[in-house]
Amino acid sequence: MPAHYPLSATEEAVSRRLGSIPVNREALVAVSNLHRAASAVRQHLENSALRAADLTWSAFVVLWVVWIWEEIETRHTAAEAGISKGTLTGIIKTLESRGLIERRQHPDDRRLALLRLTPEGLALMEDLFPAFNAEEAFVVDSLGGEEVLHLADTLRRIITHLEEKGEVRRESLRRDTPVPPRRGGRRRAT
Amino acid sequence: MPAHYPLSATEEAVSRRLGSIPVNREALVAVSNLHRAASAVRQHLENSALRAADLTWSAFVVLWVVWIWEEIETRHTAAEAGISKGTLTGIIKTLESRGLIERRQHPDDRRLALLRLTPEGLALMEDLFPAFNAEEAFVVDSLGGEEVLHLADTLRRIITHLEEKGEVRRESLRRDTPVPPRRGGRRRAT
DNA sequence: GGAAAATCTTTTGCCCCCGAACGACCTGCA
DNA sequence: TGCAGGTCGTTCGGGGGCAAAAGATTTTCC
Repeated sequence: MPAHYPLSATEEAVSRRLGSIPVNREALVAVSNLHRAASAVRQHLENSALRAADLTWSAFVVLWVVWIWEEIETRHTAAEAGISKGTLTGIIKTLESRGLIERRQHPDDRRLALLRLTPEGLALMEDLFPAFNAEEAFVVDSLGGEEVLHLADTLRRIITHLEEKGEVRRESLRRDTPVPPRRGGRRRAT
Repeated sequence: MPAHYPLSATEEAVSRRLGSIPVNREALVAVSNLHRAASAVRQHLENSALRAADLTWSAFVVLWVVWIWEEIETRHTAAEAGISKGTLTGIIKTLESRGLIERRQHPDDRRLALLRLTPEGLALMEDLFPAFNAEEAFVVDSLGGEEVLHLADTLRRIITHLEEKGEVRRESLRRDTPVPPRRGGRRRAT
């Protein structure tokens, strides 16, 4: 999905509009490209390797995590997959109904739930993963080997930085200007 | 949202599971980090700068595009924002109801719709953008100036590569194994 | 031993996201 | 001039996404 306007025209429009406003342009472009790239990559993987199995990106990521760990608690699955627990509940429901994943209660702590792949799920992943990985390789095809490593490392530093300093930063911003909580969330029972 | 298991443990689990399967590990890590980074960045921006205005990421991106171009057709807005036209319809509805955006018919072609910011929308963006950009800067804080430029360039190459070669690639995969279309989409009327 | 606090999963409400179908509109060609 | 074929925005169905509330269970502390 190419953007409609050439990059040069966009640059020009941005300059016209932001003329008097000081901007960190490098950060702007980096963040913008980060999201464009992530969504283009996701789109490609969903429309190539994942299409044959009729899986969404998120469903695949969950299957991958459970596959790798053989048996894993749902809370850890959510953390590893990078989604909230509430979201995970829905995905599990779908994967369970398709017979790819199984849930059982933790023997010692009944609050916990454990996940593992069914034999069908296992067979699917063994078949699907190589195709998926081949598309991941295609995605970074235009980069040199060195550059792929460097990219991964740069991104990892961004992730770590936000994990370590993000909360403090947001906290201090909130001290300056108290802000309303994000909308949404369950309504209190009447 | 740090992952639960240390990276080293994950690496080990992956090795155990994929022992016999050949893997392009560099591509795997790069793609994985790309998505983790994009979602961490988005999360940070939504919970810092965008929180005060009660805007989601997508709503902000749409406002940004319309702001930059002053007046723009909806189809171009969707392309620039990187979302489908169906998604855009919903976001516009929200922004219109909040009085931030206006829609009018194209004078020469009644199929087209034109978007522009209301005075309130304009005031909001002039106020919000500097704060947003400051958080973009924070996000890449841990990188050197050179590295930010290099990151943007690397990501741009991935985007371009997928725009130019992605369709052909998916096409040729489909020739090998015909696949069902993605689920979802409106049902044909009875 | 029992109530309060902590911890987990699920539910709920609001939003985003895509793609196919649809109706309104425009255009080219017979 | 009239209609076939294309384009546009919207609608609709199926899913994902979060935060807060709720319900179930375990732990802590008197």
